[in-house]
Amino acid sequence: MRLAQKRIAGPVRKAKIIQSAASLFAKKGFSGTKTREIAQRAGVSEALIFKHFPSKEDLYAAILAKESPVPGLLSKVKSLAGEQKDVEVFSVIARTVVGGAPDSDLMRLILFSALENHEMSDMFFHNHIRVFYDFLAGYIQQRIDDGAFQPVQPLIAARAFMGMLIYHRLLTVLFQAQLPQPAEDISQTFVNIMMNGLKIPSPEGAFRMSDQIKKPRKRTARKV
Amino acid sequence: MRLAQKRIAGPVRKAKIIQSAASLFAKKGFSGTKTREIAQRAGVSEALIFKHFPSKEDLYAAILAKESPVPGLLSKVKSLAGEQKDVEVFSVIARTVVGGAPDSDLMRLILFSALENHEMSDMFFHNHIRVFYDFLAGYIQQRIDDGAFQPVQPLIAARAFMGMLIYHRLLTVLFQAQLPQPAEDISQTFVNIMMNGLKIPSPEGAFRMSDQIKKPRKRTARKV
DNA sequence: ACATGGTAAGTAAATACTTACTATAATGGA
DNA sequence: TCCATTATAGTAAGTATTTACTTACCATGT
Repeated sequence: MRLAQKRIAGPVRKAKIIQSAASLFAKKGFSGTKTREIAQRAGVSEALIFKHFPSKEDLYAAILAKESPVPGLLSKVKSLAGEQKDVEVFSVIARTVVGGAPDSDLMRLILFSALENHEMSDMFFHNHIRVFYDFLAGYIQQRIDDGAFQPVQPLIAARAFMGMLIYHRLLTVLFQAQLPQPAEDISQTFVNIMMNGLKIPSPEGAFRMSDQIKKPRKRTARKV
Repeated sequence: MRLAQKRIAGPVRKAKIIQSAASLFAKKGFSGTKTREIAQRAGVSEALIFKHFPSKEDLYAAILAKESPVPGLLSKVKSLAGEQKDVEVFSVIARTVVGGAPDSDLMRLILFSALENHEMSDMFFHNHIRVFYDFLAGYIQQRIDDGAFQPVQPLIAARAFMGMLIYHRLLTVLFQAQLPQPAEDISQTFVNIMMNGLKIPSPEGAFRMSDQIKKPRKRTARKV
């Protein structure tokens, strides 16, 4: 029974196979995806897959190796960073992630490749997520030096912020745990907490919990 | 060649099979784990697995169904919550997660089961992580009502905090991305940021970014 | 003697990949 | 312009191995 509707140029067909395979690898992982399924999804015979790729493993590697450029976003964030617009810097990153980038399939591929211990998973993760992470740590360090941020470890702070965003995406992608609020409200709440924290400052103004946390000795009751 | 060294009581052998299977399912996922490997890890024949479990799928379900009680931790947190010790409430949760609970295998099982779309993955996730999440949201709401916390959406704030912690664990479990600081410092930095934010407050004291974020209209330069 | 724990050997189906062939489009000479 | 040849796209049928699971029997404890 005829599978491919019409003969297509080799590179076009290869791209279609890659697209079909990526979708299935994202959904089921490497081990859970069968080459018969990839062929069916691509609308070709199984044998044709092996005309284009030496093995299933090579097809998978080709997918992870694909560049997925940050679409001009890092340069925009860097521009805002140059102007020290703290809220905007964090907001642009928050809107991007909470708004759905990387997309669901890419999120799932990153996770599956890491869990399945694929040798390229570190590189894959770096290309898509850690690029913001590293930039943020540098920016936070600069703002601490400027006296605008309290003196925390920049890498920990960057991880805290990316953690809010990525965890939110994980809950929606893996557990369909959407929140009823619009994405804009959610991202702004994350930025607000990151900038200001939950606590309403006491009238002493600049009193900071970091001093209290660092010195866990007993304190006498304080009169206010 | 003899596999089992000695005949063992059925329930003990069953527990050994479960333990071996859990370890492999955490490492390789359901599809990536073969029943021959489980048998080898457990030191028995493949046939014996099917004396205890009707199918591989049933063995997997038995693993996900296992209760893993939060070891008295939630009650401790609730006690602190009763005394409105904000920093301690968040700190105990932070130390627990940053310090390594749930453990690596459990983290990986939660993720694999979600990615592989197992029907019990929601329940599994709830038993191990969402229990703190729901409690936190309630506590944050209460503290907002008390006037101690700024008025944010409690579920978003709870997700923000759990996100810091869980993301940190993900990076260490999946990418071996340990930070050089001790776990105690890391968890305290997370709590500090959650309570106080990054920004050093301006001299106006109670001026809050949440007002600024909500109204993104242009502002004239302000003299200070 | 019986109950229970355990396995070697096997089955049927699934799986990644190969082979030998067919179908179709492009090319170049007449 | 036509047609034979060549290049390339594509598949049916197959192979060797893997996989989850079964069967018929053996070994051991009560």
